[in-house]
Amino acid sequence: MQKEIPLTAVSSEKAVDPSNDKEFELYESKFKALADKKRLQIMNILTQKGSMCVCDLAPMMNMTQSKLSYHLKILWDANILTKETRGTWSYYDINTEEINHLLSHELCCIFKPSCC
Amino acid sequence: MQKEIPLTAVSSEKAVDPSNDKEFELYESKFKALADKKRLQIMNILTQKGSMCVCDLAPMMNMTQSKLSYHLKILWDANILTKETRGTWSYYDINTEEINHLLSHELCCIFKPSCC
DNA sequence: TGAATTGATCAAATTATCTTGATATATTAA
DNA sequence: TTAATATATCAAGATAATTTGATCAATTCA
Repeated sequence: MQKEIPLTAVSSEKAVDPSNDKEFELYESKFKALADKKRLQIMNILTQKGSMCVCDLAPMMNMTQSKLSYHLKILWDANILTKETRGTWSYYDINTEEINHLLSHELCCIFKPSCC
Repeated sequence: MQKEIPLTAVSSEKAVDPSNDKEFELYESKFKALADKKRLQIMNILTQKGSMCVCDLAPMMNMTQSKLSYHLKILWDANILTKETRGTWSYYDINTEEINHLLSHELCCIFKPSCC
């Protein structure tokens, strides 16, 4: 039974192509952002209602401000949401371009404005 | 600052539509399966090489059998991989239909056989 | 100006996921 | 039939993600 050994010690035949490594890391982070029911609900609301500030989204999500900001940051960091600050308000919205790049047309219908 | 309260106590205006709840849970589980670099690498190898047994995949992934089986099960549970048992071997492969349903055409090129 | 609101962030507690080594069952090969 | 191989699964420990309540800075409103 083989133990894990450093990539450098593995023949080039056997090793996973390291050129894709950064790409996989990128998609890992994006799918991690999508891998949460609450965050999918946030996306769905923004898809239907459009740009929204935290204080309006919080009661719709039935979430405390702190928790909601935590989840919004994860989606924003993954470039799945855009954010626009006006005064003391932060308006978040779906980043349609990113969604289109990631998800199938079918899923776009759930998470992308004016798709279907 | 609003505390979280049970959905039943929230007006229908404010509450998240519960009819989508099961759907979001489903996608959550699928994106969770995708949200791991090692699992994306597994998918990429299967995309390129086609159906493969655990004992052939293990050295390519530079992973112990136990760990690899753990990750394969997660992908299989999410219906992202198919599994065919022949004797004592288990052959895993990409479930192209599911991948197409989830991911954009661009991503299919990375994770879907003969796409681009 | 002073009080209230908005939203980001922090630390601690909780919960979920991943890794590891061991074991068990089934099958194949000698 | 015995030994070796293939794979799944388990329990324990290690890591990572989430929740909670508090605090802070920057507005906005009265």
